[in-house]
Amino acid sequence: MDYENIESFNEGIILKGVVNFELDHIFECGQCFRWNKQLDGNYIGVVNGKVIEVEKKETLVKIYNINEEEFNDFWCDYFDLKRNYSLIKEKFQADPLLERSVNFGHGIRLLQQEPFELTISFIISSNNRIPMIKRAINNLSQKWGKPIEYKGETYFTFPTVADLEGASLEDIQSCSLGFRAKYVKNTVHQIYIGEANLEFIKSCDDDICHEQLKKFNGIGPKVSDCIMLFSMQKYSAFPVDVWVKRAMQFFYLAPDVSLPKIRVFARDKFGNLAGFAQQYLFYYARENNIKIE
DNA sequence: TGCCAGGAAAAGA
DNA sequence: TCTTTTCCTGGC
Repeated sequence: MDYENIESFNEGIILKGVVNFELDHIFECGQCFRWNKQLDGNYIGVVNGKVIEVEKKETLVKIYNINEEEFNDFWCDYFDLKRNYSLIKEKFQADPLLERSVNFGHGIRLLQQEPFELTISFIISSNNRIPMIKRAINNLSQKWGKPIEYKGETYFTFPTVADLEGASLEDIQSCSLGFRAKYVKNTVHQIYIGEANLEFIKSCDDDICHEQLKKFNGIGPKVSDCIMLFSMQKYSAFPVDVWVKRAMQFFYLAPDVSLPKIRVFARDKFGNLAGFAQQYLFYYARENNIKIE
C-alpha cells in the first residue's frame, strides 16, 4: 500500500500518508490522454464515465467527485495504490544508469486503465503526437460519448463499442484520425461482432496477449505493448517508441540498434518489471529532450 | 512553401 | 528476415 488511510469530506475523499505519487509524473509519462493539468496544478480527467479532479499537497491526495465506496471499488486499483513502488524503485536503483531516470520520475505510477478505450487510443497514437492524439480522442468522445457536467464545464465520456460501431468511416475520419480511421473502424467491428474479446486477451499470459493484440488492424509491437501494459497489467511489456529508443541508446546500447532488439534486451534485463522501467525511461528522455549523437 | 515528427502496413530486397 | 516507402496532420 502506498497510502496510510482514507477520509471523506463533502466533495470527495482525502488520502493521507501517500508516497510515490506525483501528479505530473503520473499524467505526463505517456500512459493516458484524458487527464489535463489545470492552472492551479490540479488534474481533471474523464475516466470510467466520471469527471474526476485530483489535487496533491505534500503527502495528502484529494480526489474530488468520488466517495469512499467508489474509491475502494475502483479508484484504488485505477491509481495502482495497492502496489509498493518503493520496492520496484529499490531494485532499479541498483543500476546507476536507471537510477537517474527513477530519481527524476520518482512519483510515477502505472494506471490500470480500461482495455477498449486504451486499444482505440493507442491505435490513434501511431505515428502521431500527444496533442493530436488527445484532440482526436476528444473529437470521438464529443461525437459518440455521453456529456457530463463538472464545475460548469461539459465533458464527454469515451464511447462504448456499440456507440462506435454505429459510426461511419467518414464520421471517424472527420475526427482527425487520418489514415488510422480505418484501423479504428475495423477494430471496433471485430470486437463488436465478438471476433475478438479483450477480456479474454487480458486473461492470457504476457506473450500470447501481445500476439493477440497485434492481430488487430493498426496494432504493431509498440502499440500492443502499450495496451497490455496500461490496461491489462502485463508488466513484462516494454513499448519502444522514439523516446525509449533514445533513452536505451543513451544509457545502454549502440546508436544503431533496431527496435525489436531493444525490446528483447530490455525484457531480458528488467524481466517482469520491464514496463515500470520503460515509464521511468520515457519520462526522463522526453522531459529532458535527450538526443543521440 | 517545404520540411519535420511519429508507428504500422505493405511492398521490396 | 530485414529494410524502405507510404499514410495524415499541425507547427515551424
